[in-house]
Amino acid sequence: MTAARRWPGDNASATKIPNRSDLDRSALLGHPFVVRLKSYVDLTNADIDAIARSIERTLVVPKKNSVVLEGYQCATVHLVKQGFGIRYKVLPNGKRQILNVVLPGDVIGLPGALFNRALYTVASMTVMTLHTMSLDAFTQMARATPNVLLAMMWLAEHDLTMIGDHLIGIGRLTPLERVANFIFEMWIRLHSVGHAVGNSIELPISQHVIGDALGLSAPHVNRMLRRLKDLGLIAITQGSLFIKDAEELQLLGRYKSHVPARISFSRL
Amino acid sequence: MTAARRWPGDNASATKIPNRSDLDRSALLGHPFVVRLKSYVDLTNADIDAIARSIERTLVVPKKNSVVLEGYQCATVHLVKQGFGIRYKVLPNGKRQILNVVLPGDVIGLPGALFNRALYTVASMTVMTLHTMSLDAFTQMARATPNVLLAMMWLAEHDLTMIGDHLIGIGRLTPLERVANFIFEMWIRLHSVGHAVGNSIELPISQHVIGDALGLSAPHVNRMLRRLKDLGLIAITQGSLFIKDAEELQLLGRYKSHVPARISFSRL
DNA sequence: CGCCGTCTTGAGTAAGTTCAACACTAGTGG
DNA sequence: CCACTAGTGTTGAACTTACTCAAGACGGCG
Repeated sequence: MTAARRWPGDNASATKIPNRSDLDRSALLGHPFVVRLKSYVDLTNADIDAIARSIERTLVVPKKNSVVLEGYQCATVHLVKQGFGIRYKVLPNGKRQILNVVLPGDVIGLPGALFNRALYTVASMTVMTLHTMSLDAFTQMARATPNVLLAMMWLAEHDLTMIGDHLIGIGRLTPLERVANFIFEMWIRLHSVGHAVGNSIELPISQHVIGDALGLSAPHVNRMLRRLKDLGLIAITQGSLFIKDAEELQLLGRYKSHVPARISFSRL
Repeated sequence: MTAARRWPGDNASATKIPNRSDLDRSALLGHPFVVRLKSYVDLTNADIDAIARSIERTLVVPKKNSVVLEGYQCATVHLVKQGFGIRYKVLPNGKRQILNVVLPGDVIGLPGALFNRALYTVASMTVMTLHTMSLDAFTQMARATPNVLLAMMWLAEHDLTMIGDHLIGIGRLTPLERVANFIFEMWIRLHSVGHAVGNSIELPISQHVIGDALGLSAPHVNRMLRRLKDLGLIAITQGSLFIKDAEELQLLGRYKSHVPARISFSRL
């Protein structure tokens, strides 16, 4: 971890490409964000329309660019349509900790919108397609459609559990277990939004980044990956990762999936 | 960390003392939970009445008892009125990771209510006074008073940032910094709900517990505490902790407070 | 072709764990 | 009232582990 190094995303000269958005309900139906919300609560067509109306524009962020910068004003909420990102923070001593990997269906900028400046930096790892919504539009939608607000709160709680599990991993798992856990989680999450085929996933993420996510040094991540390969659990070819023994990998990584409970106002 | 050890809170034979609750608005005004929500959004009297109506009973939990058990059904939301608790998880290898310390004003059981079983165990460290609300009552209140729902989402995001900071600490801070950070955070949080006098706080928490929170061994926590004492930053006498040099402690612990932004529907 | 980012490997070192033993305190039951 | 127990705080020594630093290989891209 070299302190002088410039992190990916530090080049704030991101050229963002704003478009007038012209989304209708049908365009949103396959959106990973809507898919995810629908897995939490039952959304009506009116709810989805409300989301569509609140979206102001579509943003395409080049790879290795920052989406939101820690400490800067942030009154925009971004819904991730495509691409990989990371949410991280750089400490005074130059070390970086990645809080979580941002995948399609995630929301960027919500905590930053509620506090009045962003708490963490979010940077793209690949090209990302985002749909943006101003904080005002978000709040307005929240008032009009409590269903969506409830789903958003659900989503916040889900994020909480993911960060909680991440915390547990860093605090009390061995490096080998952490790496196994990380790979398995990526696999599950990519599957849940339809971005994984079978046992194979694409991980456009350097070992250095994995290290910063898991609190390990890059060389050590390398050694642990090699160990997983030697154990016959995974195979790596050309940037894509193949899971050879999912069951054993899950066991080793102590991965436990959380079963969502569907709640809705209509139940009352 | 001995695997065979029984954690505080494992004695599930908690004798809980149910009372018919009879709370009105005035009784809630000084409640740390309401104080906290009001720091996020403007609550009307009607909002507070709605909270009061939703509370079903008052629960007094003896010290070192479990409030919710991981894996068990959990359709109740608890608002902490008094006392200390911890939210943790025990791993298959017998190690324990504490996610956060539960203080007055916190909510217990929300993620557990949204997933259909509790994800983590919450145990009391001291005697705790809780106000309980069924999940149904909570959802009903949420629909009727979007103001409160918005505040609850705010609270969820706030928890998210606290766990995020905890994650950063464990991942990338040195043990000494972690302990300094922990003490400072406790001080700030206790102050914010009026449970700290000046630079002195009561920490009814063993070093073993601190270790499980910070991912350290108990002996090492001890060494780090001694180091902080030797540095003249803190003093410990009889279970209460005195902060001698807050500024230096904050700096060492890399503690950064988050300034809340007040948002409300009425702004629209 | 040369460059840069990433992957890979090795050796030395600093760091924190583990294990074990003892002091001290408070609570408990005889 | 006292002995006993359990939990906690404290310290030391040996050991393991992962980091740091450094150097080289590989591969894509200008």
